[in-house]
Amino acid sequence: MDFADVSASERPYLPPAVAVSTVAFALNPPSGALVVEEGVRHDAAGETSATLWIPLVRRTRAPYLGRWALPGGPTRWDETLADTALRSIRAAAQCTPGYLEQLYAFGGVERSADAQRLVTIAYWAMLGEDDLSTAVPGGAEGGSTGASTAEQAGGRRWDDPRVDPPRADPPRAEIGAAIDESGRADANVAWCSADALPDLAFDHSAITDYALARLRSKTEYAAVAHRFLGPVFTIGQLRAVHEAVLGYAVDPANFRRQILARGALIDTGERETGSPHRPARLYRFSNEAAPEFPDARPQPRRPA
Amino acid sequence: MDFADVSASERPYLPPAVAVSTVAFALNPPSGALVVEEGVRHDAAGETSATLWIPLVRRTRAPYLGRWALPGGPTRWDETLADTALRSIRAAAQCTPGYLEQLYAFGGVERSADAQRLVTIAYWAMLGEDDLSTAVPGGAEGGSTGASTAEQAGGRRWDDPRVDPPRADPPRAEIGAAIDESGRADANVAWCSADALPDLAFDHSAITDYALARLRSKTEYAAVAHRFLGPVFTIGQLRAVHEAVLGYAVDPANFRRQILARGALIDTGERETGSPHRPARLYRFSNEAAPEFPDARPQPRRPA
DNA sequence: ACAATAGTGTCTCTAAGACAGTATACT
DNA sequence: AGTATACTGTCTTAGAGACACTATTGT
Repeated sequence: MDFADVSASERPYLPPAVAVSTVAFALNPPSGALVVEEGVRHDAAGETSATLWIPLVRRTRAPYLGRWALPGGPTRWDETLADTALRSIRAAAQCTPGYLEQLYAFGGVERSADAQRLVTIAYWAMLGEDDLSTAVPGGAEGGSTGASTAEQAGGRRWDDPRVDPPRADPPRAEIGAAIDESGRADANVAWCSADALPDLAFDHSAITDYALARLRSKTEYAAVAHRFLGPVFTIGQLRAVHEAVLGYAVDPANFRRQILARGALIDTGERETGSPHRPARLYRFSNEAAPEFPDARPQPRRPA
Repeated sequence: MDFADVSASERPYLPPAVAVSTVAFALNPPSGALVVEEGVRHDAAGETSATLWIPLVRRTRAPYLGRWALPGGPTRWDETLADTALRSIRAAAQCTPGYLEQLYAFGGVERSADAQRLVTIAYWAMLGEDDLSTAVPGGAEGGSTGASTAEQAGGRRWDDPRVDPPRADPPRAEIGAAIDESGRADANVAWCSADALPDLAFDHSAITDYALARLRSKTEYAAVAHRFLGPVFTIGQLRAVHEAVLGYAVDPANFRRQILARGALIDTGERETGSPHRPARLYRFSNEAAPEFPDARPQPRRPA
């Protein structure tokens, strides 16, 4: 079932195609990755500035040929929407995100100009430092470009209400942004600071803005920031993540109290070592009581 | 382009179809409407209990033949997703909602069993008392079943980032829940209390739960409740809406202060008349400063 | 007069923010 | 000793909730 032989003038009358686009956030680009900043391209060096990074994919066909776009592509017949999002992230960033959430469905009739009507379901994701191969958090060492698409989705829960195991071999569709599955550091994949994105293809700039707003919003009222970190972390590290995401300084004392008052952090009893100051307690995150729906908000105080 | 002649065994391999389902909330069912409560069916009478009501459509084909389902159906080639939601609401409730917002995209692979893969974008909507024909707010008068699909979408903004004017006559697709466009009180349309819904077709019960959670959530942190009312209302009426939606009593004094502190209510200078007590001020709602994205939340106080 | 709701005043309590002060590691 | 961060204490302030009290209509 391929629409390639349908004449261009009939394409707008076809049933809409379904594609997924993903905004994947990381605290740092993986070491050795191609970095693009507002059109100027250079290799990753220095710059441990506290911004967020997003992997982009270069368009290899019209429309928007050569422009940067969000990773994504059409859903396969045997994939959930979340699975498609995961696959596109793995293809672009060579890792599996620690968090994935649906963002919005874009279905305007004019989104892809003359091409077939396209409905895009946007997702956003968080890539932990652990997930990104073996990147050194603060450094610029041109390390190994993490091999073997690590299948590390152990026991994680995606937001899609029902998730099915994949079935047999599917046929490939040909619509929308292509997903590169070759692995390996790809010249068509670049990492870009969320603060200085170039103009993206389609409406992907708007999607990215929306995703950034959602990430900031959830960082303020929900407990998601820890997913940028490993399984064990200090409150200071967590605070640094909040500051990077929110873009402003947070009082250490008040942050500590508020984050502990939520009751989601579990003291491991161990301490950080090797720091040039008083060692901090190490905490784990308690995954109990996940919200029923991905964008549910905490219950406000309600009068009796 | 019709998939009807594709054999059933090939259907799961087709590209997914795109449909829309809508959860439309109203404070009261329209007078004269068919009311269904947990399978027991009877005409609307008395019962001005403070619950929310939702229009449902009976399935007229397999799967789930005969079960109640959310209004909806496939998107036409020339419609935005929001337009499809509007059309399905107009067909089921014979009115245009005062608010419409995208809820979630459901795309699990097994949602429609053996049928073609179906991606459903769910919307939720608020139907104002004004919108529902000429229903009497508190009463059970079997009044006129409001005629003529009133086109009253004057100057309202929908959430879809880009909205286009519809084009020419589209062909009809044949997948998913049928939309009845005959108008008139339909035996296949029933109103049901959100508290006592029967088991719905597909995953529509879960969608409804999600929509209800979102409505309650937005009622608490955003200013949406006024859309259940007319253009002018008293704070007491607005409080009654909050109580109906949230399901618990709200202190009148504190509610007044909080709602006024938001700065979105404009005193018209006029007063309510005919009430057996001190007349209340009448307010309008200020539509300025609509959020950039439909589910944006108010900015919390941020330290300098 | 009475009932009923509109609207105001004010007390309490919680939580956020600001910031001073103490604790404990490494150099 | 000096520095840097961890952690604790506490003052101030804003806002939520509870609730008493006054205002103004119709019956």
